Amino acid sequence: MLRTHTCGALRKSDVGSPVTLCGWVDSKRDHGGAVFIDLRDRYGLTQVVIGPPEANESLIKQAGHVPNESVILIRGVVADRLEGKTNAKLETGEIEVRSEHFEILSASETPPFTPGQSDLPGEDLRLKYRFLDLRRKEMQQALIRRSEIIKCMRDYFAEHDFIDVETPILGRSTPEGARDYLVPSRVHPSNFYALPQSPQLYKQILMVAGFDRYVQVAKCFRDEDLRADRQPEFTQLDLEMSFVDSEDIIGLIDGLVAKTAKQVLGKDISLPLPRMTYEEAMRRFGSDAPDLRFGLEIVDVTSVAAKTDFRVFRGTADAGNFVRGINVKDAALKFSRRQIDELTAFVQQDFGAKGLAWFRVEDDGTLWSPIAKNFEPEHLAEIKELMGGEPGDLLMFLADTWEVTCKGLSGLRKRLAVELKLYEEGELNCSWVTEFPMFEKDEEAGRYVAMHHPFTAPLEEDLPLLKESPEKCRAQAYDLVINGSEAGGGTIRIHDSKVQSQVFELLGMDEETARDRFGFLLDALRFGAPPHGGIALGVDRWVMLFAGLENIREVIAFPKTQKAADMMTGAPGEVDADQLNELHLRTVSAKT
RNA sequence: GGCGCGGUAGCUCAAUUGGUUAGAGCCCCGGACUGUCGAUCCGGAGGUUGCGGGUUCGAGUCCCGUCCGCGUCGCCA
Repeated sequence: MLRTHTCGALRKSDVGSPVTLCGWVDSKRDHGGAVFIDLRDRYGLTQVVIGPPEANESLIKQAGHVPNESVILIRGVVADRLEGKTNAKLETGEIEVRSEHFEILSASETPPFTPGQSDLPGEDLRLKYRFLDLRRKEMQQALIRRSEIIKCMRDYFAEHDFIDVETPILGRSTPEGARDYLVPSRVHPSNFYALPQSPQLYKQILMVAGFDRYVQVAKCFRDEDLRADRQPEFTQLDLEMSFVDSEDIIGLIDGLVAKTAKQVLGKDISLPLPRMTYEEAMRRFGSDAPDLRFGLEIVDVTSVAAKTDFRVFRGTADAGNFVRGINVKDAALKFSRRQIDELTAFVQQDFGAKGLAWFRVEDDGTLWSPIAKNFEPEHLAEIKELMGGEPGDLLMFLADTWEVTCKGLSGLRKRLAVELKLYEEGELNCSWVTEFPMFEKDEEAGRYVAMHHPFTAPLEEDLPLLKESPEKCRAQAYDLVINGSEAGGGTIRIHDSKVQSQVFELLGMDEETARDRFGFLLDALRFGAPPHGGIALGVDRWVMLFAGLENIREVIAFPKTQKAADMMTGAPGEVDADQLNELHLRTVSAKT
């Protein structure tokens, strides 16, 4: 090693020791007669003094001109800082290194930004110069935490007898689910591999093969539009077990959540984690990944709405739709008409709601609203009663289809919780949502599509519903939810080829198509398939949530932009005509 | 694809109703200074206001188009 210590290592007990340090020039303070350099590496910051008597004049002069972010090596002796000159902000703040030798290992040009600067540069710049951005303490901490979390997961599953098996990246496209990233084949003209959306089919095959407990940290790819918590290329902690039911998987992951929270954050989480069904989640929170850090529960007032003379409410109820609302406690005076108009526009534009009805609970307990005159006093009283309204509360309602009230009110909950700071920073609320429907209607295609994936087993008791009314059939599926974010999801799989064929049929896939696409799985299921199931955890999201961050890019070393581009490398980029020819591809003009 | 926010010096931002030569802090360059740790002081350099068009006597500011970044809806088995 060129160095004897890191920049975070030296303490008062080292005073007098000769040391050699390497690192980046974080900042320097040039006093002419002496120069102070803060030397940085990932372990910390150490103050180096280049001055007399150890250093001669030319060395001091040279030190004064070292550009920031240069990599330097210094040799010197650890010295106690003079009284009153210590720096409490630094771990190494009680000492400094008096340098007698100093050399520039690699000078830096003036960087577009420095890791220590207080104003964070724009994200495009951070992504373009990611190597500079990754020098920032926050980024280093996030990636270190990521490493810790993954290690924690690997240890946990190793302790539980899981076997790590790698599955292919070049696979076969399956039309279900997200859009695939495709890779053209050179040796098979007009044929394409697809990058895996998840190792789903392979891990099921591994169960049939008898591996019993499989785990993998798997890269997954989905070519869909991005969000703050979504990247086109992401990491799953993927696992599968044989001879298990939902309880086994949920219990296993409960243990992992508690262990990770303890090990990484020092937090105790009491087990078992709370659970609710999908039906309950939609009814009370309008979301299949409800944020349970705060209240704002949804209340259904359709029964009262049906009795009122207010046309919007009555008409909605008469049409078989719903009037549901939330009680924003103590918020009547916090929102101006203008702000409520803003919220109205929000639910209209983002969720297709027709409007937002609202009432203030007055000091005398009556409800006030521009629309209040359309209601009989006793109906207002009933609404207040149902909503648990107290003076000072603000009641907000959507009158619409079940779906729109769910989405709109869920959106309102999240937004209001942020604006009103309804939860503690650093809180980690983990829970399960279970009993998802097997299918949902695809309005465009006019058919059923699998809510999770087509290999999900129905609840035992719902098996008969598969024929009678598939939309009511519930699945043996479970999602792990952390702070309103889907942190993982899994299912018990179908291990009976007859049931599997039945599901394919329901999904509108004829036998031939099913054979063509999933023949290997159907075959496998006919040659002794153990009952099995598993789960995949979103590693990037875990890290983001455990680190209290709000953007997935902050926990990925080299993330992509919203348009799925890499600003540092320039990917995706054009390729040579030769390459295209070899792949039997021809590009079509981008603009039509 | 829709909606919204943003793009001005290397960086972070400012610039009144459209009005003179587009400013500040940091960074950078030169100089002074041995105790700083956001060093200080003096001096200096630095701009196609993302790009293209239009309106106007005059555009950073208004209009149209376009590119890029971010958020969000659709989408994400």
